[in-house]
Amino acid sequence: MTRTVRSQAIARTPLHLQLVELLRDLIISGELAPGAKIQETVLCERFGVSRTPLREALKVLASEEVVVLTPHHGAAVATHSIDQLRDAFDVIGALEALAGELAVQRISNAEIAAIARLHERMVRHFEAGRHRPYFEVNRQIHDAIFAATRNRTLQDQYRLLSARMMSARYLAPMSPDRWRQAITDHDKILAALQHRNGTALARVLKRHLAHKFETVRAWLEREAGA
Amino acid sequence: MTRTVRSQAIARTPLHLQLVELLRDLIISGELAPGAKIQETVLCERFGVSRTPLREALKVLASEEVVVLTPHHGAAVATHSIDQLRDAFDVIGALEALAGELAVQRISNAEIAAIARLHERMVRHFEAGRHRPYFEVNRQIHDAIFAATRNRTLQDQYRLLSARMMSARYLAPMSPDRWRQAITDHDKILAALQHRNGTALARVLKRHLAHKFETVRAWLEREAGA
DNA sequence: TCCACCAATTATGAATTCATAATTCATAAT
DNA sequence: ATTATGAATTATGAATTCATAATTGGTGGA
Repeated sequence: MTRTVRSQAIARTPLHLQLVELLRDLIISGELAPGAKIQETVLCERFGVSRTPLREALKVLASEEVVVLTPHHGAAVATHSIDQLRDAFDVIGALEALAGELAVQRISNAEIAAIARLHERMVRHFEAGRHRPYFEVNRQIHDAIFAATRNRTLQDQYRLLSARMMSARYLAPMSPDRWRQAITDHDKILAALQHRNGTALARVLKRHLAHKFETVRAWLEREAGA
Repeated sequence: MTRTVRSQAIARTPLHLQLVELLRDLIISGELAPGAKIQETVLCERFGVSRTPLREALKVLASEEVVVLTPHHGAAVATHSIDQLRDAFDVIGALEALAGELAVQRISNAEIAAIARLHERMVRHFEAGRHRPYFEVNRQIHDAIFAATRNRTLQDQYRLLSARMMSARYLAPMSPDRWRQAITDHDKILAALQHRNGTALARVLKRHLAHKFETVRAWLEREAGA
C-alpha cells in the first residue's frame, strides 16, 4: 500500500521567505524607519544567516516597493512622497469599493456578527483612548471584510498596498475630531454590511479611506515642516 | 576560470532584473507554458549566468505569482484556475474603472488624439483579420489610458495583474462575434475619452473586460475538455 | 585652510562550492 | 510480473568565495 507520507508535510519555510516576513515586520513596526539604509552584513549577523537568502528577501521586498535597491549602493527602506501616497490611496480606495460590493454578496451572517463584535471592541478602545489596540482591531475589521470577498487576488493586492505604507498609517496620530469621524464611518460600514447594501458599503469605505489619507497627509506635512 | 568580459549595457542593470524581464517575456510569449517546470541549470546554461541571479529572479516572479516555487521541488510557471482568473479579472476591472475616472481628468488632448490613431490602426488590423498586431495595438491603447492617469501605483498594479495572465489573454482565440463586440466596446471607450466622460469610460472599460473574461473562460473550458 | 586626487577599505554583484532533500533506477522479494 | 527497498544521481537550499564598484581617509598642492 503506497501511503504517501506527504499528507501531513511539516512546514518548511525557505529562509528567504522567513526573512521577508521578518523584515516586513521590522519596517511596519518602525524599527527600520523609512529611508533607513539596510546593511546586508549587519542584518546577516543579527539573524545568523548568510547574505544569499537575505539578498533574495530584499529583492522580493524591492518588487513590492517596500525597500529600494540602488545598484552598487545597497538597500534602503522605501520612502513615499505625499503624491505617491495619494496614488496608493486612490488604488486602495478602488479595491475597498470592490471589496464592499463583493463582501455583501458573499459574507455569511456569522461573519457579519463577528465583525459586529470587533466593532464593539474597537469602539471601547476608542472610548478608552487606546490608540494601538484601536488600530489593531480596526485592521482586523478591514481584513475581515476583504476575507469575506472570497477573492484571494483582491486580498493579496490590498495587503500589498497596505503594507507599503503601514508604517505611515500606524504612526500618523489622529486628532480627536478625526478619530470620532472614523468611528462614525465605521458605524456606517457595519450598518451597510448588515443591510447587505454593496453600493453604500463601497461608498462609505472609499470615503473612510479618504479621511484616513487626510490624516496621513496632514501628519506628513507637519513632519516635513518640523 | 576565464575572465568574463561583460558589456557595459548589462553592467548597469542588475542581472536578476534582466532575468525577471527575460523570463516574463518567455512566459508571456508562451514559450514557457503554464505548468512548465523550470530547470535552473537549463536556463542558466541558456542565458550564460550562474544560478544566484536566476534564483533571485525566480523569487521576484514568485512574489508576483507568475511562477510557483515549491521547496525542494523547484520552480514552475504558475497555472491559474478559472476561479482565480475571475478573481483577477474582477480586480483588474476595478483598476480599469478607476483608470477611466482618473484618465478623463488628466489626459491631454494630444494623448486622446494619439489613442484615436491607435484605435484606427487597431480597427484596420481587425478588418484584415490580423490577430497578433491587433492584440499588440489593443494593449498599447489600454497602456495609454493607464499612463494618462498619472498614477504610477495604478499602472504598476495593472501591469502586475495583466502579466500574470497575459498568456491567457493572448492565447485565447476570439470568435468573430466576440471580436466585433470588442471593436464596438473600443468605439465606446474612445468616445467616452473624447467626451471626457469618466463614469461612462469606467462602465465601458469594465464591461469590455467582462467580455474578455468570457472569451478566456470559454477557451479554457474548451481546452480542459479537449 | 581648502580642494583635488589617489590609495585603502568596505560593500555589493555574482559565481562557485558545499550540504541536503528529492528523484531515479536497479535489484530483490512476494 | 509487480511492487517495495535502497543506492546512485540529480536538483535545490544556503554558505562561501571571488570580483568589482563605491566610499572613505589621507596626502600633497595651491
